[in-house]
Formats: sequence, structure tokens, C-alpha cells
Amino acid sequence: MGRRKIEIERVKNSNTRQVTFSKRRTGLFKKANELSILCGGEVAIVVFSPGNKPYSFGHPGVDAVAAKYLQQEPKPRYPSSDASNMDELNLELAEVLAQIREGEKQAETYDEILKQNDVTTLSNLEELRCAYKELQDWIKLRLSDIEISEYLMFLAKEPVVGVKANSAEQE
Amino acid sequence: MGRRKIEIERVKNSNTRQVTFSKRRTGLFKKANELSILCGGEVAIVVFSPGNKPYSFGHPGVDAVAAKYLQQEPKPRYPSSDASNMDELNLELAEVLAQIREGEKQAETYDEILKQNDVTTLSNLEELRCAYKELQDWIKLRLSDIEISEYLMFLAKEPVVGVKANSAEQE
DNA sequence: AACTATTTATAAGA
DNA sequence: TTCTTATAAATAGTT
Repeated sequence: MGRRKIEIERVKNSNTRQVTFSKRRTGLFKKANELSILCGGEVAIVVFSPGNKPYSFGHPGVDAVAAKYLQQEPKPRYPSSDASNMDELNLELAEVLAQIREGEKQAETYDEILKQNDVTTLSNLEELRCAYKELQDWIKLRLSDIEISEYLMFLAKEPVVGVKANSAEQE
Repeated sequence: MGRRKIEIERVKNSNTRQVTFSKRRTGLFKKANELSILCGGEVAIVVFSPGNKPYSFGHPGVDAVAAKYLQQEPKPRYPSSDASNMDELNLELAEVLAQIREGEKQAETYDEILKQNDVTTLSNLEELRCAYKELQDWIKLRLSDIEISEYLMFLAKEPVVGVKANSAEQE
């Protein structure tokens, strides 16, 4: 998207990396803003620069996004923790862990393939690579769901932490 | 950026809006991914579709970035609950997340090995198998870390973390 | 889900 | 650093 095509890999030169970060962060926030306006969706972004400086963007704000997320959940989840609610949580947690275990079994299957050393052709290797990729994607998906709920829990608990207005983009 | 220039304003047609959302969300996440790789930065995005479905992207993970973001906030941010305890929790959580991050990098390394299709000898295969096994162990470790962090959430007396099953990913 | 005509983002250069 | 511009990439409308 510039004078030359670049590989997506860590930019070696520190200075160039900083410049790239600034440009692309601007672009990312612009895209996020457009998305929220075009589709009426809510968006929150937090990003750290190579120099570890935090930048954030949110429409209409991270806390609002969190509130919406929590609202859409069908089950009441925030009463003073009584027994029945705890049971409910445990059930949900058990569900997820069951899924995780299921995935582990899948992983073991792939491992079995690897243990049979008769994988010699490239086509087999490619097949293997795909299976591996699928596994990774599955894990990411699973983790992503867990992470989002943890993240939003943080935010819900913390009304003070909003997303700063995205002015002063300088670094 | 398409057949015609469009104004940045709410897309009126519901169907078109949904399509636009899907396309642009994909683009946004791709950009975020590129940014994190090119610049080694950390990125987290939470976005809601017009149909109110949540999507998230995080490198190394949404909660990891969020925790880092929250941690460096200097101001007291837990007015009602015990501040020192909450800070302690945050620190513990951050530690776990740091370990997770480390493991993710390791996983990426293994993935790189697999992507290079020039693995042809049996010795290489054996090496590959070991790498894969290590990855599996790492995954198990990581999953137990997640359980720990959820447990920490419990200890924080927080409204319980609801983990949402991620079925029906279609939108 | 694919396909392109265009618009938009941006890498390198000034 | 900020602006410019050639080029790569994203995407709006179409099939």
C-alpha cells in the first residue's frame, strides 16, 4: 500500500518502526471510527506503541460497550453471589472446560498422526499443517471468548476507566 | 475504496449495513494484526455488530492488553472496594498474562516451522513431533492459567465471570 | 461468496 | 517531522 510492497514482519529499524506505528495507528482508528458510524456498531480499541505508550479509541466509550455486552446476556449474573447463581456460573464454566477438553482430544489425534513416522510426502505434511492451523484457530477462538468476558468484567467493574478521546495522536 | 465513494454516515439499508460491517470488521482486524506484527505493539479491539453480536481481537490477548492498560493508570480506580487488594489482584493477573504471552510467542515459532514446507526428512519430522508435543504441554499449562485467573476473579468477589459459549459464529 | 472498478491507505522519498 | 506521490490494499456495488 505504498511505494513498495512490504512483508508483514517486525520492522527492523527502530525509527522506521515508530513511523510505521504512527501512520498505521492513525489509519486503524480512522477505520474504527468509520465502522462505528457506518454500521452503528460500538467499538473499543486499546493499543500500545513500540515505546509502550498507550493509545485508545472508543465509540461511544469502552464502558458503554461493556455495559451493552453485559446487558445482552440472558442470565442475571451480578446479584450478591448466592448459591444458585454460583451453581449457574459453575455450570457455564464447566461447559467451557468441557469444550476445551474436547479440543485437547482433537489435539491428541493430531499428535498420533505425528507419532506414526510414516508421514513422508509433502502432501501429508501440508495436510498436517492444515490440521495444526485448525487447532490453533480453535484455541484462539476459545481463548478469545474467555478473554473478552474477563476484559469486559474488568471494565464493568471500573466505570472510571473510560477510553480517552483520541486527540493528541502525537508520540 | 469501492465502485463508488460513499459518505461516512449510517448505512440505511439493513442488509447492506450488515454486509458492510462484516467486510470492514475483517479489514479492521487484519489491520490490527498487521500493526501488532510490524511494530511489536499490543492491540485489543472489541466491536459489536449491528445485530449486537460481540467480536474481539487481541494481540497477545484482549485481557492482557486491557490489564496492562489499566495497570499503568496512576489514579485510584476502585473507590468502593478495597484498593490494595484489587491492585494485588491486578498484579497477579498481569503475571499470569505475561506467562501466557510468552507461551504464545513460542507457539508462533512452532507454527513457523510447520509453515516452512521443506520438512522432508524423518529426523525433521521427529523434531516437529517434539515441537508439537511441547506446544500441547504449553496449551495445557496455559489453560490452567486461565482457570487460575478466573479463580482470582472469584476471590476478587467480583460478580462472577460469565463465560459465554461461542456457538453461532455466523453473522 | 466472488469479482473489479475505484477509492483509500501508506512506504518511500523530499 | 510533515508533505508528496507512486503503488499496494481495501472495499462498494455488482453478479
